[in-house]
Amino acid sequence: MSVASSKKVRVRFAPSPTGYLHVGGARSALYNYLFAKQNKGQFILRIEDTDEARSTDDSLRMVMEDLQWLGLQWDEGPNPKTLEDLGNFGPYRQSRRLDLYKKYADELIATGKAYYCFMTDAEMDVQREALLKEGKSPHVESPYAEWTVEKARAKMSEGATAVVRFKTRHLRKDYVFTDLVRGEVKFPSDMVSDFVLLRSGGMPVYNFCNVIDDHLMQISHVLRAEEHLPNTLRQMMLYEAFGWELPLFGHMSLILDEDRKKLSKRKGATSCHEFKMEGYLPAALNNFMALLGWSHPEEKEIIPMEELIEKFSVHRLHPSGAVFDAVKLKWMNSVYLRALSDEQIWQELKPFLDRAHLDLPADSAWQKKSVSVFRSAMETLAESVELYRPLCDKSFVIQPEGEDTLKWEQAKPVLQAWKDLVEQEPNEFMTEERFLQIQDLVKEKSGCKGKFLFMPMRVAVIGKPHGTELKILVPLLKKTSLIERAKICLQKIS
RNA sequence: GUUCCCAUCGUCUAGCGGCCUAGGACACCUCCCUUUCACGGAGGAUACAGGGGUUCAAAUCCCCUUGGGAACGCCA
Repeated sequence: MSVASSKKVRVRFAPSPTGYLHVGGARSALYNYLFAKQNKGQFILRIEDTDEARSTDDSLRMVMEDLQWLGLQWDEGPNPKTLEDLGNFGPYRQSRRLDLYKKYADELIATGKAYYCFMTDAEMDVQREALLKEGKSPHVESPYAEWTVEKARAKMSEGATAVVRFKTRHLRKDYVFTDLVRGEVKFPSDMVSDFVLLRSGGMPVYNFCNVIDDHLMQISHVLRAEEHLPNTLRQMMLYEAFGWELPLFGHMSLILDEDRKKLSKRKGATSCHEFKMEGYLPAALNNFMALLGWSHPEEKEIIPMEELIEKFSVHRLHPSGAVFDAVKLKWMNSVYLRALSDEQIWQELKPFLDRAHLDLPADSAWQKKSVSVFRSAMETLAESVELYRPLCDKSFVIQPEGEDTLKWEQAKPVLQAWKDLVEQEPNEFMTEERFLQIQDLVKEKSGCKGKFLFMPMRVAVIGKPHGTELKILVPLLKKTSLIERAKICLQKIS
């Protein structure tokens, strides 16, 4: 099977804007983007917004924002700011191409390849159930298929509403095409019945717009998810009816949830936006998605974007569904995170810390130092919030388990010794070594050791007896903060 | 129900007839490092769905069974 097309490479990602970008869609976009870049072709963003009930401009902006966050910039499509068309094959929003679809539908009606159908939902339901009972496919068999256009128009002039259906009953043969990832696929024509082209309101339907747009936009390769495989038959029928050349199709595997069902919005994080908010790096998400159904020729796992573009190949697309393993994504994110410098990590972290209203020192030396001690403890940016929270004075509160610890008779001498020693410190911050020395001094002065030493001290610093090591936390806290916290605890005791 | 697609460790996968007593990655287990954890390092356990063929030789090709998924819409 050959990927080579006589046409120059033009691929598209065609989402319907109904919310944030889903990871399934994001992966489709990624693969199309990689393929376009590798072949010096065009990556087109086309908006399939013919479902008026669900499509909104807000959603469109969200999808574009997610795409841009991932770095998958399109060569043609709506301008992300103004929504105006960018490119010579527009409009790129199907809702702006309605006249075009109408024109082609009229052409099919005129040549007898499509017809007006007046069936009601109730009539179709009856038919469907009857067929299902007989063990047949629940196909519509419209009695209006052989009506003349004149007769139909007359009925419409009396106020009847009609959909336009494509006539399939004469097409008795197998439709065969070579899928880029699955090889030869054969569909019997009776797999579908007369399908709708134009809804009663005149709005076109997916399978119809898709064919017209892919043809008019000179799309060379259609790389889309496997759920569209059965649609290919309808589309082939349409290409045939118009006498147009077929693009090359490649249907990639579905992304599944842990129950091996198509990943749906109902379960866990499935949109790019959610991953962004949870603190995943776009590079990590891209890398991870690329590996869901595709593999590097040398089995590499950590693959930067440039290499993805260079090594991507439809031949290495895996045909079976892939379960979305959030744990592995997290690991991959940690790899990308740890590859960053302390400064870079701080920059990434800052929005998360700000959003959690943690006010931390603005001093860059402190920031770098804090990242250097926490960097190996987090896998996502959002996890940094709980790591940094104990460092923020405002969030210091004595937890219930901390209060229990303060009731111990050893608590008072430990805290008193700790506060006195810290007060004698000359510097704003103490080093880890100095802290360890002071800890020994506290032990000496209070006569307490083991958990009776460590736990009260920890409460004096973070408000609870368990948590991050003190030798890491204390050097990041100002002397004044340490004293203030110790005082709060001491007050609690007396 | 019908049609189509799919089938290697728990998960993502390598494998395109001999290099496979099946390799890598995540997760898991053990040990080392670390006076906790994490990071890091060294090991370990775990898979060709089943049955028939074809072949000197099958995880790889063919058929059947089973299992899973998707589609069958005036959603895309």
